[in-house]
Amino acid sequence: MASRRSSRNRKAEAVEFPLAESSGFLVRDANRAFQRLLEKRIAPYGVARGQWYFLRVLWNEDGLSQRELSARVGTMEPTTVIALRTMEKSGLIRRVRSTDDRRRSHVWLTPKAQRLRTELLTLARGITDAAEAGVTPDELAMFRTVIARMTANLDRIKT
Amino acid sequence: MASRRSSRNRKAEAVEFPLAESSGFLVRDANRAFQRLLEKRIAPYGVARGQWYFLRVLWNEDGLSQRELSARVGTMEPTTVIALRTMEKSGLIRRVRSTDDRRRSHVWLTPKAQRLRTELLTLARGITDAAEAGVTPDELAMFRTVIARMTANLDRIKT
DNA sequence: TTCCATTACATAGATTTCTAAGTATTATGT
DNA sequence: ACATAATACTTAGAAATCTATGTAATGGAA
Repeated sequence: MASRRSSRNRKAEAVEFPLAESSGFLVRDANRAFQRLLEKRIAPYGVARGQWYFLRVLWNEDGLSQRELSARVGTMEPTTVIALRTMEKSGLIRRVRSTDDRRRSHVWLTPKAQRLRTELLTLARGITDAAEAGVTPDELAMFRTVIARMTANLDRIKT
Repeated sequence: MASRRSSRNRKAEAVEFPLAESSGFLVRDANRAFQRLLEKRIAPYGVARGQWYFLRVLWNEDGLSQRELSARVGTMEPTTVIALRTMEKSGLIRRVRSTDDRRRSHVWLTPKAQRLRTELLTLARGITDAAEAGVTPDELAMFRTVIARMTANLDRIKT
């Protein structure tokens, strides 16, 4: 069987792109694995998945405006609004209008949320450690570099 | 200032876990970058993000049952039901009850969906190539190994 | 054969996320 | 000073995803 192909019959060639070679698919799978475990582990503390990343940021930088929070967490602003509304209802944060600029709302953790910090960060570290089992420090460093580069590459593309 | 700490005051120690060191956060960022670009690019073809992964699997293995599809794609069955309903409405698939076992529905691509295969796989490859720009083949191979290992590590954990 | 467990899919309701468009406040240019 | 633009947040509506539960068909054991 000749495997020679002319440009004439290119349309007949089967394009292949196995899922195992797709970085996007691999990243999606990993993301879901992380999220599913995280969700299970934080639920007993009354913290939902959508609230997690906001807590994560606020534990380091309390009192950010909603826009700053959106940027740090990487979500669109309406998503932030919805998450914060839930978090305010469940007593994790307060929103305080700025007196300087009354358009701005600053978000502050309640004592309840502050008390969760140590335990939940330790929990998060535990999940990460479990994920990284059997990965050498060198491999891990390279992994971080590569995935950050991919994100940056994609973020640069507008259309 | 002595930085010595006894076990007595461990609670006072500030637990830290910078986002840049969290594989989960890095994976989440990358996933969103992939999804956002993919969504933009496939929308002109009338294909939504939620439908993409089902097409991706069916282009390789047509006629799977819904349960098999869920397993391949990695979504829960209700998610599959919703995606397939939309896909059937927009003429991408047909669902055919098995005569052998009337509980089962097999999913078949329409000619319309089959015609999209080459163009959309090429498009997907383009996104992946863009993401992987500046990453060497060795780094890429290691990246795939590491992220697959993380997913497997996490999937093994039940609680 | 008949009952009960299993299997395959569907429904219900909640959550998280997006885009598009709206409202209130502040800054800027003439 | 006033009109216009920019900024900060909100609302509305759609889509994708999950858990929990329901329904119909099949299979197996007494």
